[in-house]
Amino acid sequence: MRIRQVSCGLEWHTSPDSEVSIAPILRDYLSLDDDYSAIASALEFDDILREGFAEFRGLRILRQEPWECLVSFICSANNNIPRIKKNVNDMASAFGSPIHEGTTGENAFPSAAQLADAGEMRLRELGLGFRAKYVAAAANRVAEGEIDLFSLREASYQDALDALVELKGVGDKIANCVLLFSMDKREAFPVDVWIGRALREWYFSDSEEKVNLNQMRAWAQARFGQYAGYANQYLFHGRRLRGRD
DNA sequence: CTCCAGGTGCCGA
DNA sequence: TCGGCACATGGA
Repeated sequence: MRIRQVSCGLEWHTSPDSEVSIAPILRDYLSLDDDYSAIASALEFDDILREGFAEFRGLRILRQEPWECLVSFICSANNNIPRIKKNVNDMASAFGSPIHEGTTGENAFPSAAQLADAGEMRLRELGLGFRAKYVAAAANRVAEGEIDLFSLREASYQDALDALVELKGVGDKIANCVLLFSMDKREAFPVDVWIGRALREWYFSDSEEKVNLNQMRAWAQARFGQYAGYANQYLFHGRRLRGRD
C-alpha cells in the first residue's frame, strides 16, 4: 500500500489486492470511524491541544492487532525507534508466515505460537536484548490461552490494564499503549519520556514539587477524560515535532 | 570510549 | 509507596 494525507483526505493505492477489498481494513486500522469533530470539541478547551488540532488536524490513533501491538511495545522498553522497527521486522522475516501463501515475499507478524516455538534464545539472537525473555514469556502465556488479548477489547479499561501488567516486562506505560493502540481504550494515557517532558514544560512549569509518572497519568486522565488518548497523541506529536517552544 | 534510547523489575529505605 | 540502579544492543 502507498498512502498519503492530502488536503481533502487520503490518497492511496494497493497492490496486488484491490482498493475496494482493502478499504474497510484501512478504515478500521486508522480508526476513521472515531467521531473526530466530537473529540476535537471535547479537547479544545485546552490551549495547547487547540493549537495541536489546528496544526496537526487529522492525526489518528491506529487500531493495531493486539498481539503485534503488545510485542512491539515490549520491544520499545529503553530502546530507540529505528531499532524497535528492526526488531519487529526481524521477528516477522525469521518466524512469520508469508502474507501471500506459497510466496517468499513479506512475512506477517508471527503468531504467539510461532514466537513461543522460536524461544528466548533465538529472539535474543535477533538482537532483542533483555526484552527477549519478556517476549518469549508473553508468547507462552498467550499461546497457552492464559490470557486472551482479543477479549480484553470488550473488558473495561481498568480490568484490561490489570490483566496486561500481569505480564513481565509490561508496566503502566506499555500497558496503556496497548490499550490505546489496539484495545479501543481512548481514556488510556501512556506516559513516556516525551509526554513527561511535555507535561512538565507546558503544564507543571511553575510547580515546585516533582510529579512521578503515575501522578502524571492520573492528572491527565482527570483533565482530558474519555479522550485522554487523543490528547496524549497531540502532546506527544507536538513535543517531538515542535520541541519545547 | 561514553552516552543514550517510546521502561520495567527488583532492591533497600 | 518511593527512588536508584541494572538490563542488551547498536548508533552517534
